[in-house]
Amino acid sequence: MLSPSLRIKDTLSGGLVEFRAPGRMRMYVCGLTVYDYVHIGHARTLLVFDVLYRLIEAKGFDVKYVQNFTDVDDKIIMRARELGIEPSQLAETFMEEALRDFQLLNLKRPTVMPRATQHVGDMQRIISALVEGGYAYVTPSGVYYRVSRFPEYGKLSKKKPEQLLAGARIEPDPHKLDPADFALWKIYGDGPLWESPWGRGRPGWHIECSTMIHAHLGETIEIHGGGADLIFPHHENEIAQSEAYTGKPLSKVWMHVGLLNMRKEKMAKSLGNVIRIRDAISWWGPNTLRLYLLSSHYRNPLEFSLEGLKKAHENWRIIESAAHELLENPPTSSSEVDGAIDEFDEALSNDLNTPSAIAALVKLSRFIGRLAASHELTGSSTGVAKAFATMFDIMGFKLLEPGPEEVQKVERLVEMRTMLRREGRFDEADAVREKLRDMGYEITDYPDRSSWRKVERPDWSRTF
RNA sequence: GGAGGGGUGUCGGAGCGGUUACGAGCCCGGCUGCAGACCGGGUAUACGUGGGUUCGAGUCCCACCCCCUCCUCCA
Repeated sequence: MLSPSLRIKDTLSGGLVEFRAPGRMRMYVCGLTVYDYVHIGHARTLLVFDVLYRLIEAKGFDVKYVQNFTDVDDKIIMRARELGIEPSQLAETFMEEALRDFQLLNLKRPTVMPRATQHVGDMQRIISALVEGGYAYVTPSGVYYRVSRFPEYGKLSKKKPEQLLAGARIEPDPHKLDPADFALWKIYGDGPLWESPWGRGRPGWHIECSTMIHAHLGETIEIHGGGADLIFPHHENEIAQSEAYTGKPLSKVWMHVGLLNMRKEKMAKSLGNVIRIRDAISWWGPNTLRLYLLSSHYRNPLEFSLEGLKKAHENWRIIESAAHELLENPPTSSSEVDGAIDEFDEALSNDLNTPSAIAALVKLSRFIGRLAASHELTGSSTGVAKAFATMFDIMGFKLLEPGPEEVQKVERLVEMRTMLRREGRFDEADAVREKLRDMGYEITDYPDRSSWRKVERPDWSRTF
């Protein structure tokens, strides 16, 4: 049904790289540092890779998707200190909160979600090797990567080594031989500490990803991704470490998701312009939020707007309605049609063009709506239903499900309304309908019956 | 200052050498007890600015203007 290939744009080379199934697809995405709630800027990146994950699996690749948690870090330690709790406890708490949000977003669970603290030994082995190879040096304050030893340093972010110190924001550690060198291991007196050949301390940030990729996926992976703000220094440093260590390219493709802006600035906790995922979902609904964040191409910056969210919701209603129609009146004819899915597949296979893919899904949804309106859906092709289901699933949508205790209540109200209508007591019937709507249920009247559906009902009263 | 990504109709947002993107909005109509949802029809003379290449350019080339991100916290 889907074509076996796809092309992805690579930040490093600037060109498109083609992959063809069957084949291995090892994908690593830099995940979260768990010291606070996850916001919708993070959600954008995670959703992009979620769709990619679903797509390549549907295309028949042998996929292994690794997404890490950074659970030891200065921010975690500082935050924990403020709260008077153990850093590990803080990390644990926010990791659980993040996983809850991921579920609300209907993110398909990655194959492995390793944590930095589970790999400190592995990190030390790589650091030792880098020191032995002359790529790193030991000082009283820690172990540093010698950037000048890696001639290709700067190839990802297109930076020349000599301009790297120009904008340095912090005072370089006096033990560094070059301000551009970065820490692999830092020696500390307190906080969470690990023994090491170079003294008690903690790993640097970048080494964890190099290590976890090596441990879970191998020397060269197919896709490495993250937010655009990770290109430098994080991914640049990962390349330096990993490629010095293995002598092989770290990834065939580097994928970077454009940042979500809020009031012309990127959404960031330090700027105080964040919206938490769980708040966004409770206000606007998981599918509307997902559709909105995927309605612009992943590489473009996205300026948050309520207007855009409303448009996304209009499109979601069309899709949602088609999904319900298919559930209520499944097609039975066995003839096959596959026009829409080709358009969808073509869009996603061309550097994950989700806006075009959504357009294809909306178009198919309207087609289904048209069949339903003329009572021709049941007799139509099962191919239509199959194509719709495939597209719906790859986009990661999920219809809202009523709680089991709600079903009875809703059905009772629907029945009550039907009786009132039959008796011509329309004002009272309308009041019941209004009540159901407030509960998140929508009624569709047919000549012979009324059906009900749980639908997303965004709350637009919030302004930003 | 350096690097990267953008500027498309009323709005969101694709397209990147030659066909309607797709939605929303607005107008008319259908369905309906009425709404909602859904459906049909109509409505958009758009491509940051100035040059150039071409039979033909949002789509390629050259300048310029504006916006965002990154330049060691960052998805």
